[in-house]
Amino acid sequence: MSRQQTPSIRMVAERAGVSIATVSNVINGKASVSPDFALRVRAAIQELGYVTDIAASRLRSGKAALAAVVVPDLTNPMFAAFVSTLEHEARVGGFDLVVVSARNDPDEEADRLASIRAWRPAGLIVIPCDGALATRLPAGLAIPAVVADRIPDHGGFDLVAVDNGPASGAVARHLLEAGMASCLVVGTSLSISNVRERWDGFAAAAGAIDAEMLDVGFERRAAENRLRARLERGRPDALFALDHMTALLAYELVARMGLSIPADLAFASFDEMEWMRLVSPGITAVRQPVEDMAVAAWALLRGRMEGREAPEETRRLECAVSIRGSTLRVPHRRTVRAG
Amino acid sequence: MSRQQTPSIRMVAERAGVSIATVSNVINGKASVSPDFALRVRAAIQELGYVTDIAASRLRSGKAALAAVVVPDLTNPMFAAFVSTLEHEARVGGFDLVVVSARNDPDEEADRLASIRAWRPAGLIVIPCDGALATRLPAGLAIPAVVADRIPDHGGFDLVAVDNGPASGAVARHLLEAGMASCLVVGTSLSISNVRERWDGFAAAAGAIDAEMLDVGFERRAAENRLRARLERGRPDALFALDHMTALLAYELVARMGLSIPADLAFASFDEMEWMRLVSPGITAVRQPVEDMAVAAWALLRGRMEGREAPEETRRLECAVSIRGSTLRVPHRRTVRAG
DNA sequence: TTGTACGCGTTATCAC
DNA sequence: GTGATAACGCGTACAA
Repeated sequence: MSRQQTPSIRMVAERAGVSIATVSNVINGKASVSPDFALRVRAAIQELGYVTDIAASRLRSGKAALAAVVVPDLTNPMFAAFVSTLEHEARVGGFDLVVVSARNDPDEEADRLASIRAWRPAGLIVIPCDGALATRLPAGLAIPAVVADRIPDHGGFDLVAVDNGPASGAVARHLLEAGMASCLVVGTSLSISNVRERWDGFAAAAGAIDAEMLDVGFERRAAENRLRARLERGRPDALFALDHMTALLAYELVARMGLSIPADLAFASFDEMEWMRLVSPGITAVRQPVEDMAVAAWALLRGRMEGREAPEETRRLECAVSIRGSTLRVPHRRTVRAG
Repeated sequence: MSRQQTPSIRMVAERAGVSIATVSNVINGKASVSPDFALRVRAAIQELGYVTDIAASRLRSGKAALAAVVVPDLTNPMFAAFVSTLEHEARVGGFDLVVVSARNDPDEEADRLASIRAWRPAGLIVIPCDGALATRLPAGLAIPAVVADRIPDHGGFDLVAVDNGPASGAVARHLLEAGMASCLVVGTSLSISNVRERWDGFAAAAGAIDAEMLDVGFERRAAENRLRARLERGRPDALFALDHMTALLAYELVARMGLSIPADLAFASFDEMEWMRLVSPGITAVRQPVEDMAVAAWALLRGRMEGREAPEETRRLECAVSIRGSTLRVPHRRTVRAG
């Protein structure tokens, strides 16, 4: 194990027998360099395995080619997909991406947002933990920021989110068609913009359905108790879970209570997960265009980083509803567009 | 939106009426600074929202509180959990973590490994795409590296992985006890160390079970066709999927072929996913200690970064098998330790 | 094509 | 003991 140090531009210059300025020119294709010199420089770079130090480069040039993304939780498949796509988009555009997870903790989010600034990224994409993002964003943030998925209480950002209301409305109409007379809608908290929009959209389209909202909070055990108590008090025709946690929780609880889907209770979820097409019957769920959301977020950020000065923009992406056996009396499959 | 620039240490110094050296000393707690000056500096930092530029800091001090992690695919829940834990460990230790996904593409992995060097991290943690990692690692990598989960063909790294063989053996013994006479073992490719070890461990403990290995490759459609062809040729008592992709694939295929679990075919998976306890019957699966793996990987890397010179170390973590209805004639639950 | 000042923060050296 | 001055790490950019 040779304890060699990482090569610097000086070592490359020395080895190629040229000045460091020439090496820099070859790397960045700036000034015209004679083919002979260019070849020698490239050879030296190869032999030494030289890679430009991004930090030093940025320090002098002032240009960053770096963006950062903060998500509430990397272990949530939706956010993971978001980050994965975003990373790809960024790299295609020649950018590096710093990925950070807040682990569902607003305090940790605040900490991360602060420490990210130490990297001097050129732009920032955030999926906030909750609506109070503005409280946690460093005061005089001098870089462009795009907020995705969840709408913060206070504006001033470009936004990308899915079309929560109409998608929820489509679910309501489907349940209506399927002959459901009552539906219990379950979400963690109406303080989350997504949950609020989804409930509003559902209620607006519910028509003859007797719709009831139950927010169970973020603490798993308490949430389960609340939901169980509600279901023991009287069973609705259908249950509609508005987010990741409540969907998992409700599905498990329903099974443990010995209720059969859809015979005893129809079941739908806003957050579509992989297993929902694997279980039997499959679970009706809203399919969110996560990849599109990442692409749109990157496009918006990129525009800002290139100096676009237009007023803040909000982009809403259309969802589709995957209808499966969990909400059908006679099991069969089809798909409808939302909105 | 004021287009203010990010504050530098100079602005802080000016505002506090001291030299930049004093500001630096206050921040890093180096030389003794009078309480009065320290207070003024801290106030200025607050007011300006100053955050030290990590890059510039590292450039001068030569010390980088930065590590990087490369995983094959962030959308795989196991890798996402690995990264999430790792990030937490790193931050607790005062380190930043650069997270990078290779999106299951060895070329992309090579690209990422190269570009990561531009950040001059102090350490590297890799879950490689395949065994040929060494081919893709920059030649004279001057920083400590830890490889996790998958064992590369060529050594020279600290390693952390789960105890694949014994865990697979435990599954074999369980199937034996459950009265299975034959088992089809399905994996993507024996070129992956995990798959190899798991198959070997299974075969070694299979005893009276007629065990057969089928590697179906990484291309989804072709894999499905191969597995279907094999199952149509004759049905084993049990099917054991050795990795994430084949578990999903096999479970779906079995359902589409109209086979019922466990009546027609018992089903087990090495990769335990969330939905495996949600479906009915639950799926018997090996539970891998992902979080422990991340913690161990960080501990090893940290040691190296602090200068530990001991020979390369391999750490194997014990798994547990969650036994569920998918492998039982009479459904009931229990858990056994592997190894 | 090259010399060199420069960007930022650290640290060794120096003055009070 | 306290604080300032200035050299320095790396790569870039402009003048020479």
